[in-house]
Amino acid sequence: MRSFSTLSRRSPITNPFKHPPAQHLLDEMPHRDAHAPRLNALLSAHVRNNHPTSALLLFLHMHRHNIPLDGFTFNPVLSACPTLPAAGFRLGYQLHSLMFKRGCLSEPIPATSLLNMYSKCGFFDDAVNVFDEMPERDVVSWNALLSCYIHHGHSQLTINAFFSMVQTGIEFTGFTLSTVLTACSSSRSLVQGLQLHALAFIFGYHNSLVIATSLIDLYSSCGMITQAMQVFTGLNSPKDTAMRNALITGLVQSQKYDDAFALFAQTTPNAVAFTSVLTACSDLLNLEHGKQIHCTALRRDFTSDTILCNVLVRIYAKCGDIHSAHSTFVMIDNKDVISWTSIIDAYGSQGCGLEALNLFKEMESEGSVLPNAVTFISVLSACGHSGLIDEGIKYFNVMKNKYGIDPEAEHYACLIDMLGKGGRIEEAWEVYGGVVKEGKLSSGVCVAMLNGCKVCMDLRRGEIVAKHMMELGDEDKAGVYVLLSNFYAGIGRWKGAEEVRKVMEDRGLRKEVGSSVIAICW
DNA sequence: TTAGGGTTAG
Repeated sequence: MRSFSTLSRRSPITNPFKHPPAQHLLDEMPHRDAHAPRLNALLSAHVRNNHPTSALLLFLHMHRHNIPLDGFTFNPVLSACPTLPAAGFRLGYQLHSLMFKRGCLSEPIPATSLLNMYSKCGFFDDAVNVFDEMPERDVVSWNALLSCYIHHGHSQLTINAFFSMVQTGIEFTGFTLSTVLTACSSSRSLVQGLQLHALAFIFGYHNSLVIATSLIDLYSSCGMITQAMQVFTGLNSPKDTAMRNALITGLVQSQKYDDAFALFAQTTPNAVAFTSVLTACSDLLNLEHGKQIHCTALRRDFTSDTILCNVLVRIYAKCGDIHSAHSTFVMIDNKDVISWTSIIDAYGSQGCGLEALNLFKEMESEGSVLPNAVTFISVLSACGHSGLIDEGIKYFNVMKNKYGIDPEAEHYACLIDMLGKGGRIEEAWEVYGGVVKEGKLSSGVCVAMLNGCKVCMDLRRGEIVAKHMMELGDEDKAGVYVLLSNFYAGIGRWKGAEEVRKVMEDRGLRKEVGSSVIAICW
């Protein structure tokens, strides 16, 4: 492990005290040991004013000069850690080690700061270990644990931990309720969400803007937009931006687009509101409306917002304007994995597989963003659309071996689809067999394999796949029968196709009628 | 001095 002195020497940080008043204060301090509280206050000021590097260097200076370090010293430095990309995980571990030596871990406040640092830096297990080893926990420690769970996508753990917290006898706060409501919303846990709504009412938190916003999000996520609107209208106090945005998003999710646009028009929208209504344009494939909002976003100077631009890339791509999608993508200053995935998918779905692969290579060489499982679905799908089978197999292996991503059903479906469509039925069947063995079979995998069997006129295998599809118990039973019927028809087994249709009719199954949307602009 | 709500990709 590197020492602090080594860290400071090698660090790319070159200007330790770029804020003259801070340096001046330090220079003017003749007896620094006696002034540790003032230095701690200075540390906090650096963090509050968004100068984490200065905070770290002041901390290193204090450590080097044997100035007493306590909870008040560690808290601001720990909160600065997640914003210090150059520091890396070693800094967090070194701080943890120092806190242990100074006996700070027995106090709930610095221990909670440590938990939070690990959580925000992506070290879930370390964060939970800190909580487990805390000799004393207050309500904020519990709230930090709940936030850690939700931050790492463990909604059910959040809900369970809340009930453990209550059983322990800790009195929850509004912070607790809003965090657990977010977990209920993410996991669509309506029953527990309703219980929390009742608790919020009993304990008088229902008029809190934050709680009401969480409730709007909960009801919207559970498809109960009327209840979400009731929470919104039922609040007596003035609504804030986040709350209005929560309802705009809920209305978009519920496909109440006109209501969403109307509420948007009544507000002074920020980038989040713009993103929500752009999502509506994307759903509606309404390019003209999307362009108008893009222009307004430009005038309001919101186009440095990565999330907003990601939606714009999607709209242009979905509406077939690949050039605008690309020019929007190029203008994104801080491209994230969704920006890259969206533009790869844009080219791939237009049949421009080579361009999609070139973008993937560019993403790799640029190096600031790592591809994830979704990126590889876009890459594999791009290969499939363009018949780049060997490239597809290569990237399937790159995903596993280079990036350590375990293939999910969707990846297998892409692989089987491209092999089947390309007439490589034996290889597709081998992959399919592996998926069955692993217990990862999904309707998507079956559909891909069935289509491959259709292309290769392979009745025997097709019927095995059809049996698997039935056993999966897919909710869209009618869809399964239609696919099976089409399979028989596709290989010229008209009698089989007819029999399947007859079974459908006897069982009263009807395939939901497809629909299309067009936007008419006056 | 520690903790909470609204936005994007398959």
